[in-house]
Formats: sequence, C-alpha cells, structure tokens
Amino acid sequence: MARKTKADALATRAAILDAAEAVIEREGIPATTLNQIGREAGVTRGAIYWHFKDKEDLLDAMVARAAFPLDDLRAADARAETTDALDELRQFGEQALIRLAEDPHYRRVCRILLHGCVRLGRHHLFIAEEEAVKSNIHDALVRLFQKARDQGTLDPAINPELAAWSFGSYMRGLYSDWLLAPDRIDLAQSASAILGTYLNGVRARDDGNDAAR
Amino acid sequence: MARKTKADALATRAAILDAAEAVIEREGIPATTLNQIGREAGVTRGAIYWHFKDKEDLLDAMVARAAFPLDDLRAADARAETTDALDELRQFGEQALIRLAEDPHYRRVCRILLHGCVRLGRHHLFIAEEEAVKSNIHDALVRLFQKARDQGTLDPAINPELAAWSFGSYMRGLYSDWLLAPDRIDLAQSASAILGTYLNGVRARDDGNDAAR
DNA sequence: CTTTACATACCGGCGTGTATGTATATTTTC
DNA sequence: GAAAATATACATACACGCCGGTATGTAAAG
Repeated sequence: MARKTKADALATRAAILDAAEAVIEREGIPATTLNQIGREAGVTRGAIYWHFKDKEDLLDAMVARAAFPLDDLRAADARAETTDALDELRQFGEQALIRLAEDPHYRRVCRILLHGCVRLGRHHLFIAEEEAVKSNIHDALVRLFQKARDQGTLDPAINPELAAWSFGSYMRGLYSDWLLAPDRIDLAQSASAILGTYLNGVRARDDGNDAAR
Repeated sequence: MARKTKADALATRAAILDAAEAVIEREGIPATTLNQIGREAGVTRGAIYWHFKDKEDLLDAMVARAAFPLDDLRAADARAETTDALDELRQFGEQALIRLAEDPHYRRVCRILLHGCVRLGRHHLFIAEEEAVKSNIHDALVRLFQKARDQGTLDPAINPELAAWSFGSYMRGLYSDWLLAPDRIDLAQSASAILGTYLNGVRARDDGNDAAR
C-alpha cells in the first residue's frame, strides 16, 4: 500500500495501540516484540516506527490511553460532604469491580499494569505516571476515611491513613486475583458482598447508645 | 579456573540460584539473560549450563527453593479444631506479613512471583506448581472459615467460600502493594491492625444476646 | 587415567533501530 | 483546474548486537 488519508492514519495508530494491548496482555511487556504487535495490527514495523519513536514511546502512548476511575473516586469524595462516606466508598468499589468485570478494554490495561512486568527493568516512563495516579487514589481514600471518622461512622480505633492503605491493597488484591482466574467468581454479582465484608470491619459498632446523637 | 571440590560445586550452584533471584527481582523473568545471572554469580554461562539443563530448568529450580507458609496455614487450620478459627487466621496472617517484612529471601521470591511476569508467555512449568499451592491455600482458608461459622464467630450472612477468596485477595493485595513501596509502611508493626480491621468485618456481632451460650 | 566442573569459542536466530524505496494524498504553482 | 512539487504513510531491506544452545578445550579432583 501507500499513503492513506489522515483519518486512515489515525485508525492505523489506534490499531497499533489496540494490538499492543492485546499482545502485551498475553506475553507481558519484556517478551513482546514489535513484530508481533505489527502482525496483530496488520501492519509492518515500518508503520510502528512512523507513528512512534521507539518501543518505549509506544508503550507510553498505550498506557496514556487508559483512564483510571480516579474521577469517580474524587466525585465520591465530593459527594461524601453530605452523604455517608463509607457508603460512597462501597459504591465506588462496587462500580470499580463491576467495570473490571464488564469492560474488556479496562480489564486488559489492568492486567498489563498488574501482571505485565511494568515496573521491572527500565520502564521508568510510565511508572512515574502510574505512581502519581496511585498517590492521588491514596489521598482521596484518606480524605474519605477522614470524613467517615468525622461523621462518626468509622471505628475510632482505626487510623484513616492505615485504612486507606489497607482498602487500596484490598482492591488491588481483588483486581489481581480475579484477573488471574476470572471464571472462578462472578465478580459483578459478588462485588457488593465482597466490599460489604470489608467495610463492615471498619465501621463503628453502634452498641445501642449511639441512637441519641 | 578448573575443577573444584564437590562442596565448591554445590556452592556455585547455590550462587547461581541466588544470582538468578537477585537479577530476576530487578528485571523480571523475560528480560533476564543467562549472561547477567552468570555475571552476578561470578561465573560464565558454561557453569550455568553445567548445573542446569536450560533457562527453564534454572528458573524451575529457583522457584522450587521457595517455601510458602502453606504448612503454617495448615497448622493453624488444625489448631482451630479447639481454638478460635478467626483468631488463628489473624495470627497466621500476621506471621505471614511479618515474615514478608523481615525475611529478604522470602521477599525476593514473592516479588518475583507477584511482579516478575511469571505467568505470561510460556512459563508453564512452575505456574502449575504455584497454581497448586494457591489452590491448597484457598482450601485451607475455606476450612478455617467453615470452622469459624460452626463456632458461631463468623457473621452468618457471610459465605465461607467467598470469605476465603476475599481474604486471600486481601493478603495478595497487601503483599503486592507493600512490595512496590516497602518504605511507606512499617508492615511488621501494622500487621496486627491491618488484619484486625478485616477480620472485624467478618466476625459475628454479639448483640448482647449471645452471652447466654 | 578418567571424570568433573567449569571456561571459551562458535553458530543460528531474532529483535531493535535505521536507511531507503514508493505510491498516494495534499499543497503549490501557473 | 490541471500539472508539478512535496510531504505523508507506510513497506522493504539492511546493519548490528545480543541471546540461547552447543561443541570443544582444560585443569584439577578422584
């Protein structure tokens, strides 16, 4: 072939990124070759090198396309000014798990970031990006747990900072574990129960004498 | 050099395995070359190919050296015949986290298995092994939660099977998350609180009328 | 003298990056 | 508005290095 129209070129670029996702999901980043990506996308390495500086640049663009539900979390935090913070947290967590179960694109990117050898070797470019996202998530979680404490729904024995870390790890573990064996559990259906058991543990126990307030 | 004594040879073998751990921890499995391992171990690839059939064989031997605390979990399950199952679970979890924080060897292997691209590409050999361990862990957890249910300490609304899965994911998330940023939290010190918040959520609430039994 | 425990040398393959070819879209010129 | 010039969007070909595997050398242990 030869030169395509501008729209065609953009489609090619997107196809390359899609192919990269698919191949990397199977093989992991270090084992993925530009040949495989090209074959999957139906182009040669020439096309890849035209659209991207090098392999690193391609990976960077691929990760950049992934949108994490950070906005949802922030929205939940904002709503929690007037609503039950722990309830917002449960709803957010449920939504995240359901999205993982039902959005194949999101699932692929999560698999790559969790099991794709992202932070080994010298892939410093997007680990900085992901680190920032993680840090933002943690901050939002801390704020939510602080609101819960102020609302009196958080068990006073629990440190909001630690709770945020623990909750984040719980979600990461659920993501990671489920992605290894997606068929073992109907995640969308169990999401509510899974989140519930955890949040039960951090919620203050109203031992009768709390109804007065 | 030339031929060493039998003990020397064993030491060389161990050095190669140690080096493999160290390099793979940094680079991940697919990006690790036998040259790097040899350099790290102070030998050439010749030595590696003498002790191991090929790369896969070396990796297999490396993973085989790692002992997972499956026995501890089974012991906890056995003790739970006469003790509080949820308490056994908490103690086991704490021990596991503390070991992760304090045993560098265990830490390395966990990092490799969690972030080393183990199950991508064609490393079928030891994913079978790890799959079996995981399955055993899950079974032991289910038994423990069932005991807790029988003992009346488990919230009756919670399904033991789901709880086992959820608890396993929680631990995996804690491992995975902490290994990414070990300095952010003093794991050994927080272990108790971290486990406590979770197990609080699954424990039956004795709303007064449970003291009779 | 044979076996062991490696080191060294060699080979085929593959992957990255780059240089070059080329047909077409787009722009420029008249 | 058609032809010429040029930039675009790739495909093809090439150079280079490195990696895994194997074949061979070799000095000391047994």
